[in-house]
Amino acid sequence: MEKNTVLGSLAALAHDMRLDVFRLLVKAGPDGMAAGEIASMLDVRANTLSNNLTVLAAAGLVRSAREGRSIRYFANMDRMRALLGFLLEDCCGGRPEICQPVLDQITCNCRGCHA
Amino acid sequence: MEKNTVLGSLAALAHDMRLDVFRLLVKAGPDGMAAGEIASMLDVRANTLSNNLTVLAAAGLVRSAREGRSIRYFANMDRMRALLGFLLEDCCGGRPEICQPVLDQITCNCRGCHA
DNA sequence: CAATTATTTCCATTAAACATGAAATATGGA
DNA sequence: TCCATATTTCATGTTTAATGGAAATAATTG
Repeated sequence: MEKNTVLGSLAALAHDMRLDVFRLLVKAGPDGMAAGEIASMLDVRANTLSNNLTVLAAAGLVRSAREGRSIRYFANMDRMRALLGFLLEDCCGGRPEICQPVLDQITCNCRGCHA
Repeated sequence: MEKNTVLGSLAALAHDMRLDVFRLLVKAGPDGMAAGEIASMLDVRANTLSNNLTVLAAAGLVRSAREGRSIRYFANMDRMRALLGFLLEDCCGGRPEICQPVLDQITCNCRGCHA
């Protein structure tokens, strides 16, 4: 993953509303959510949300698809995975003795995951 | 990890020089690096670097310790681990079927790590 | 085609972040 | 104590990002 891509993803996520939006879309999973649904769920203005969705999309963290009158948004898990991979790579960065403890302690704590 | 803490960490890392600095400190490991070493290694001005080190420190991503005339900086791996944990948690967010593939594909690719 | 709903774009204003030069502080050595 | 080194702090000008109102675009329905 290129550094500028990483910077873009981090900057996109480093924002109160955008982090909420992204987390909501991750939770929504493959079904995604319409812009309007997101707006009412988070109780934010439509145009501000639209701007922030544009930022997230430009960063590659979400994608969109028109569905009738609505536009549905989806979290891009591949990008998320790549971002986490990059950050983890940094953690290790030539020093295996640092890497392993980090990986060992990171686990997924949702129901059903036993990583 | 609290949301504001996460936002602070993301914002701190979402900056060209700061990402470089943090990565350098991660690579340096427990030995850390003096501010001056960082500055000459990355070829940046001392005061700009100092400002950015302050930002990273405020975000909890690095810590510092005076050592004679120099001040030595260290990456805070606990914070990094917590950040990665939070982001991964988001990945899963109530949907185990999304979580596992993400974890499966994230590996440490430095020599010596077999996660 | 007019009306309605969903979302985006445009624009102006405000606020925040950034890099920089210059001055200040702290430490160690002559 | 005086000087050199290492780093930080301060003040400032500039750039960038965020917000929200109003208008525009797109799709559906009557």
